[in-house]
Order: sequence, then structure tokens, then C-alpha cells
Amino acid sequence: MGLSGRKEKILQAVVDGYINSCEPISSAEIKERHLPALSTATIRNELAALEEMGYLVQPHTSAGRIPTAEAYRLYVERLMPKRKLTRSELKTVKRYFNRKITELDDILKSTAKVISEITNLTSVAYAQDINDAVIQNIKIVKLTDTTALVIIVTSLGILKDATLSLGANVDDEYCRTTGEFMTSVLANRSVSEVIKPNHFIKQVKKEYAQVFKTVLKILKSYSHEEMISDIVLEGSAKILEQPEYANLQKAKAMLELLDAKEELVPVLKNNDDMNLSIKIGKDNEIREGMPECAIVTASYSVNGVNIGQAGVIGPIRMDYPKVISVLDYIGKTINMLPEHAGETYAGDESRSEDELRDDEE
Amino acid sequence: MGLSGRKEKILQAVVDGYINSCEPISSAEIKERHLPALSTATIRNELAALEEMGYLVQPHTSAGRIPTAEAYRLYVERLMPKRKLTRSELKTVKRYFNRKITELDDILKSTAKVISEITNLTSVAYAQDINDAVIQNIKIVKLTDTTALVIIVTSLGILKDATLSLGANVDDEYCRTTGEFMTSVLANRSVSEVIKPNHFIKQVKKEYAQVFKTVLKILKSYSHEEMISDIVLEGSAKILEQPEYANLQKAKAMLELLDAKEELVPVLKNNDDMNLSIKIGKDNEIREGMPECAIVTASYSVNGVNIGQAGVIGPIRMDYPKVISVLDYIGKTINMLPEHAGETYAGDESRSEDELRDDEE
DNA sequence: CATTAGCAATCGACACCTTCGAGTGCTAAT
DNA sequence: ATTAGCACTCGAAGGTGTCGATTGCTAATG
Repeated sequence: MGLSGRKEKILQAVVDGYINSCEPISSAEIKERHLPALSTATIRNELAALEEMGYLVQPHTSAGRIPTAEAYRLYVERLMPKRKLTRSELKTVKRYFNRKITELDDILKSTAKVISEITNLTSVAYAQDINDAVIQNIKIVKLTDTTALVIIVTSLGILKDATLSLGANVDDEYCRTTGEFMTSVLANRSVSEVIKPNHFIKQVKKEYAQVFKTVLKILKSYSHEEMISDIVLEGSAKILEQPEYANLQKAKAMLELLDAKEELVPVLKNNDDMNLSIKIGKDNEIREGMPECAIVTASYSVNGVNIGQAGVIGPIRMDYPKVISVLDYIGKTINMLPEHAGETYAGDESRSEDELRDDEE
Repeated sequence: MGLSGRKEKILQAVVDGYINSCEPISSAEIKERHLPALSTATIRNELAALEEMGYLVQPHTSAGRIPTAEAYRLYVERLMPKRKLTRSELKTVKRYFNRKITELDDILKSTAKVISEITNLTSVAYAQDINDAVIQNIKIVKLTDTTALVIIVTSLGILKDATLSLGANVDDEYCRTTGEFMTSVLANRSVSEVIKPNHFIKQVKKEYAQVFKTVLKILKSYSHEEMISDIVLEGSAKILEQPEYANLQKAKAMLELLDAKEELVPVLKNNDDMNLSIKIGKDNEIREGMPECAIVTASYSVNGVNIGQAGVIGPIRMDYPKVISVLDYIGKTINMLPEHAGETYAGDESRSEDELRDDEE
């Protein structure tokens, strides 16, 4: 059932006002700032109707109205005004991304930092799950007498090296051929495909079986483990600036959640194909006794490859127009980054391309 | 000037009591629990004397005494009772370190987690500065047509790979010989020695000069940059459990400090050679307006190599005996870890040693 | 001369009360 | 349908009074 134009206007006024002040909005306030033509009594009647419909509540009889989670949902969907970033906000974003960005990790950190700085909220960023990555190349490098390094190049960048022990009778040559063999079998397949049990095991000569198993184990550990290190939080302290967490109990509950970042993964995750995800209130009941919150995240990609999600976590009463415009602009900025991060060591400024070329002077 | 035995006893009673209750200690309390032979009036006289000497203060006239920072310093130095870990605390430590520990990072995380869990304080761990590491081996591996990976093995473990771009006319062989050459020049030297400007530049054939410069740049970036990722904080939310930060203002100041972990580095750092460092009150005035706090850290090493520091950050009123015994025991535990972390991928349980050996069935 | 009992003085915590004003819902008039 | 008017509700803020914990001081004591 739709709302009359006037009801919409009034509801928007309440949400807007409450986002700004975090205080119940009275009929007089709405009259002054939005609808001077109407009397407060009329507005009160409409407010009562909106309350009846479940969009507003009163903290107590003699107070103004505050929006329900339902009202916020409607707000972000239809009522919300559009907003552009101010010049100084744009400048802030540029400042962060003009720095040398060398690895995927750096993008995560910069993104989280800039989001937190502009929105004044706690921000969270996390790297795309490795499952969707496509294996491109596998190398095994002998490092010391007893250890070797496994390097797995994927479409999402280099898989963090994992080292393994080795027996005495292994030489560089063996490592090289083993790597080549592994590449020939696994290249151009996704991680999720490769780690299916017993999928490839028949094709593998006995000679390579052991190391093959180890590499699969490594891949599995990367795809299954909660990859804590790939979740970046910034500005946890900012949660305390929000009046809704002024209560120590609630503040603590939120901070404990942020401490246990892994628990955020499921919430961030089920957003894979959506560009923008807004979860309000009970959508994110991550743990018991948790105070209400809202989580807004966006998907980011470079060169068409999805690299992860980033967004904010804060009170339901957050400045959605601002948050959304920030996330949107950052998405565009990341997309324009000069090179795929995670593959290039940028040296300082210039001619890193030449650095390994034979010097022909 | 020394304290009489009785004054010492009373001061210890105040500090002990205040650590437990976070409430001013009255003369009656001391009489009951520690000195039933004396009257409260006598104890009051002694308390007044201790206050005169700067060890105690009264929040208001009709309240008990609380210790000053000076009193805590004396306490940890001379008065503090020794304490051993309880069985369940020992169990907790073992539980954490029995898990698979694969990399230096994992040690940091486990250490921080277990410290925080047992002490109920915010804990911090950070990896030893790379400057003291000794270079052992350098490998360059071509990954894709245009990128290569630089791997630097040091005494502190593998330096996180850094990638570089390369020109078209570079092949595997060139990478291999370059790596061998770099190793021959740089092996057995410390990072801090190697990155001194122009130290090696004469020895390097023109042929290798470019890549040489790049590798040095990588090393420099690891030694100079604030290595944020190598500071691990656990249990930030626990700071709120401490009554001294019940005030939102103070809580926020502390959390902001924890958010900006880099700023902790200097405080953690100037502790290099001491095994245990206890900094109370104004010792850690890291930033302005910061509420008072205490930082207790210990140095940790594996196989005689110093790998970093770990400890707790909390209110001046913290349970020093407990914290110190925890840090001490963890130091012993880490030292007994089966293998140098950061060099071994532990696979699952057993015969990882065999995994790269030729299968001779 | 150190120690102690006794007592008045101090001061925060807490509970209770009053006042004030913001804001509503309802009713009757337009 | 809208509005003016009014009684009503309720939290916030501030004031008051009581209670109890604890001290410092003084004078007595061994």
C-alpha cells in the first residue's frame, strides 16, 4: 500500500531530521522546516497515521517521533535525497589514492581509511574470497636446504606463499619440473573447482602425488579458513561518537563484535553480486544481545575483476545519502587505478618497467 | 629514603587492595585483612605519612586512599607478590599454542590472543624490526610475462614477497642468475647494513644494477615504513571493562589510540634489550589528552633470535603479578615451539617432511 | 613515646521531591 | 479536511535531606 505524497514528505522529514539530530522530531519542527503551510495539528494527525502504519514510534507520550527500521528501509529505497561529495571530500579521496598503492592489502587499507574518515563511521573492507580466483601459474622454489616456497598466481593476485618442508634429496630442478607439472594440470581452473575432493587425483603421476596433495591443502586452507588478515577495520573508536552507543553496555557489545571481525564475514559475504547492499536492523543479527546496527557495503572491482567489498557499520540512524555517495565515488576511483594492484611493486614513481630488463648500454 | 617495614606492608596492602577493587582503601580494610594487630588509628597515621611522601592520595576527605603512579613503580619493583599461573590458565596457553602455527604472523596473533584472554586486558604484539635480520638467500621468480617475484629469506623468516614489473626480454634463466648474484653479494649481512646508501653499489656489474637498486628499495620500504600489519591488537573492547575508562571521554581517547596502532611503535620499541618493560603513567604519554595508562611488554625469541615484543596495555591499576607471570610463561612456551615459525607449512599432522621427496615405491 | 579509643567533621551516594517545558491527543469549531 | 485550543503526560534538571563511610584530631594509655 502506497503512501500519500504528504505522508511521504512528512516521513522523509522525520527521517532526515532524526539522522541529523538523533532527537525525536516534533510536529512543530516539521511545520517550520518543511511544511509551513500546514498546522501542527494536521501534521500530528499524519504522524499518528504513520505511527499506526509502523513507520514511526514515540519514545514516550510527550515526545516527538523517531523512525522505525522499516521507515529507514523505505527511506533508502525511495525517499532519500541524492547527494554529491563536497569538494573537500573529493580531495580527501584523491589524497588517499594518490599514494603509492602496491598490493591488494593496500587498497583495502586505503579504502577503509578514507571511508571512515569521510563518513565518521567505523568502516570495514575485505578481500574477495579466493574461491572465485582462477589459477594461472604455480611455482615451487627451494629456499633453504629443508624448505621450499609454493607460489600460486591467481587472477586475484598472488596467493600468499606457503612454505613446506622437504626431504634431503630434492634439488632445484625437481622443484621446477614439479611446478611446471602442477601448472599444466591446474592452470585456468578456479580454486573452488580444484579443491573439490579427488577431482584431479587420477591424472597425477605417483611421482608428484605427495606435493600435489600439499598444494591442494594449501589452497583449501586459503579458501576455507576465516581469512582474518584480509578483513580490515578502520575507526573502531568512531562507533563511540554515535549517541546510540553512548551507553557503555551497547558500546562494549559493538566493540566486541568488531574485535571478532571474522563474524562479520557472513554478513559481508552474501552480497556477492549486488553492487550495493544496505542492511538495516535485524538483517544483521550477527550475535545475541547485539545492539541494532546498519551495514552498508559496496562491491569493488579493478579491470572488471571483483576484488572485494567495503563499507561502513554504524547505527541505523546514519547518513545514508552521504555514505552511499562516498562508496559510489570510491568505486569509480578504484576502478581507475593505473594498474592491477597485487601484481606490481611500484618502486617509487617512474620506470619500474625497466628494472629487470637487460641493461644494454 | 627507605620505608619502614610497616609502611611497606601498608603500602602493599593499599596497592593490592586497590588493584582488586578499584575502590579507595580504608584504614579499617587494611586492619582486617592485613594487620589485625594494629588499630585503625595507627594505620591512619601511617597512611597520612605515606600520603605526605607522595605514594598515596585521597579522592576526597572522607574517602580511603588510592595509590599514585609512584606507588605502583615501587610496587612492581619491590613489594609485589609473586604469582604462578593457575592450572586453567596454563591450559589456555597450551590450547593456543598447540594449534598449527605456520608463520610469524600466526605467533603474533596467538600470543596477543592468549594474553588478552587470560589477563582480560587489551594486548599488543609486534614483530621485531626487520633491520636486525640477516639476509640468507634471495630468489627472483618470473611469474607472468611481465612480472616477477622477489623473495628474500632472512633470519626472521621470509620477507613478504614483493613483485616487480619487467621488460619483455627477460627469461627464467636471467632471473635465476640475478638471484644468485644478489645472494652472493648480500648473504650473511644484516638488512640495516645492506640498505646504507651506496654501500654496495660499486661491486655491482652494470648488468645487474637496476634490479639491485630495486631490491634495496624493497628492503628499505620494509625497514622504514611503519609496518602496521605487523602490529597485532587483541581485545580492544576489553579496555571498556576497566572502570577507569568507564567515562566515555576517556574510553574514546584510549580507543582512538588503539585505532592508530602505529603510534604505539615507539613505546614498544625502546625496550629492545630489556626482557621485561613496565611503563607506568607518564612514561607513555603517547599523545595529548590521553588518559593515563600502563604498558607492560616482554621480548620474545625463538632459537635465540629475537622475534618481537608482546604485552598488555591497560589502566595503571592492573594486576601486575598476573600480567608478568603470563608474559613470562608465554615467553618460555614460544621458545619451545617445535620449529622456527615462518619457515614451515605444517600441512596437517604428520609426515610433511616427506611431501616433496621423490616417491620411490 | 608510640599507640589507641573516641568523637566531631566531611563529603559523596542515593532517594525523593518539585518545577519546567516540550510535545502530544482530543474535542469542538471552521 | 483542517485547525485552534486545552488538558494531560512525562522526562530532564535541579534542590533538599538523610545515611554511612572515613577521616583527622585530641586526649588518654601502657
